[in-house]
Amino acid sequence: MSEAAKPENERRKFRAIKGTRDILPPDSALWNWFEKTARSVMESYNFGEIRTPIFEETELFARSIGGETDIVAKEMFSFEDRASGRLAELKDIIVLRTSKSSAGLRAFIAEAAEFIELATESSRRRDIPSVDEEKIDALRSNVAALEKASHQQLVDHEFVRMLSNAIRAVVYITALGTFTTLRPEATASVVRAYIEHGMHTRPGDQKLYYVGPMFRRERPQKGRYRQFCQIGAEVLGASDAPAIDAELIQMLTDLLERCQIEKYTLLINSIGCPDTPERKGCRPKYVELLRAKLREPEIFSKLGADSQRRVETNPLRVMDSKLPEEQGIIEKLPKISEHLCADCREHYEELKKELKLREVPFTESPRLVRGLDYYMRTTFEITSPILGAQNALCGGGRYDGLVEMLGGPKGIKGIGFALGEDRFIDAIVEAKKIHAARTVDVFIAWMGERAYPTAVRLAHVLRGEKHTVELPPEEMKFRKALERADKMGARYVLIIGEDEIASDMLTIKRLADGKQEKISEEALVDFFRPPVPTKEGPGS
RNA sequence: GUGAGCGUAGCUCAGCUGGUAGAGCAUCGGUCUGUGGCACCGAGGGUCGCGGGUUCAAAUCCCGUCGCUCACCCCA
Repeated sequence: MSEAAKPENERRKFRAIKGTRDILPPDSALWNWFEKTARSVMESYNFGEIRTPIFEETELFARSIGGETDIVAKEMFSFEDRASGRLAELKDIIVLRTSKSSAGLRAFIAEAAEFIELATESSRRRDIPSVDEEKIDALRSNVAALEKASHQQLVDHEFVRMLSNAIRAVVYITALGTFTTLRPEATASVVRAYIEHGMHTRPGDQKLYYVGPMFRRERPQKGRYRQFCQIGAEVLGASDAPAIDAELIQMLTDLLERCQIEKYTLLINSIGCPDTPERKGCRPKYVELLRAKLREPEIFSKLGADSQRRVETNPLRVMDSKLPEEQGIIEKLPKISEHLCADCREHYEELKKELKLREVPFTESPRLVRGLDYYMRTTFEITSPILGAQNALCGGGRYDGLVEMLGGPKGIKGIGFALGEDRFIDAIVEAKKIHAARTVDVFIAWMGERAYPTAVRLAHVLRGEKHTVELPPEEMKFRKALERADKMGARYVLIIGEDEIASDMLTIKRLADGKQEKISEEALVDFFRPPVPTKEGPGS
């Protein structure tokens, strides 16, 4: 078959889906270094890793993050995790069937009837989420209309097409399984797992960290992807001591230091508490105060369209508007720090003391509010000036009510942060202090059939010593082998040719300065001990 | 969802007062069958994002569309 005759789909070029990307070597080495470093810092604070699924019931995120937030309302990757079996099979058949013949139409009617019957029954048995009665009734009457249709009507394509489409449409949107979502963040999953496994019965506060991909259907831009990697940590337990908050933040500044990122700002704020039986509810009171202020005509009229909308939907967010012309107005708005209840104010003051005790420099920002519903009291964010518009390296805060809200035990408090790994990597690259790269320790240049078995054997020996060894799969000319070793950035070349086999001595050449020496096979392992210095460490 | 900028080889780009493609780097081979980084020579690699229009003729002009990037929204 000639190239031109190939069907279109065979020549189609696939590419990574919008907002996703491939991390290739050598860049991936920096990611690995960073993850290793983050793990090491968090483990030094006695956090343990938790691994949760990357998809959960949609309801979990809707409840925790807040149904009104953009994340839940329009940015989640959700799908119906449908039941298998006859019902699901029918759904596919009905939705996809194109029936022109009368036999096809009769089959379609029979399938639709069976679908109605099975769906109603399964719904009653609670095998599937309850099916909407109205939908089923609509289906039933449409199917009945088709069944009762006169011969005249059945040859009327328009009539049949309309009814069939109506049936297909209803079947298509009928949920037969659980609505499932690719996680847009991990706190909800961690809290779910904490509750599910009764972790509150474990001794002390649970200090957990996670590393992994998150998914949000946003428009991609610098530092923002649809699949992005977050590293985060949560502390769950009975205590809400400000020292917990401070230590969590200190852990982050430790990590920044290890990554040699010097240009950053730590912003902190308290956003008060919600109105619950145990709490004073200083936030809702403040929100109303703020809203009232923003509604004043002389202020409202100066706000942009987005901020005007926020006055009703989420007045707090007016505070972090980026519009230059609104900055003057925002400066004069009442600050939440001046309207905290006594408990929240004390908690906030203690947090600041604890940070000072740890010598963590911070900036208070009355304008720092959080986007997710579950936050209360402490909020913080670390921004970097080198990242562009998406300048938040990490952010977090306290969420004392979340465990209970998701059905867990009463009185469990929580605080956590998440950092955007993609952005951290950008910041590390920008800071230019750390360069991680993979290197080849030993390149084995073998020449001739007689040398090959020795090369294979020694490659295995050296790999057993944890060295990175490149063994060419095919014989290469000597010059070529050296050139290849050089381009790979190999540190040493182990030369095994006719001369070496004849004399029973190996040749080792150091590429940096070209020095080489003869060595016996027995001495080879010792030559490379202690192990060649770290392959993926910070360089300078 | 909104707006702006940009799509030519694996990468960076030239060619754009219309005449059906070029450079550098990279890759592979050779000069060079036991000594790399250099040099020289050569090769492969592109339906100029895709579709339509104008024209004798379109990478070039016009329209549409898709993609990428950045910003807004929102958020890590």
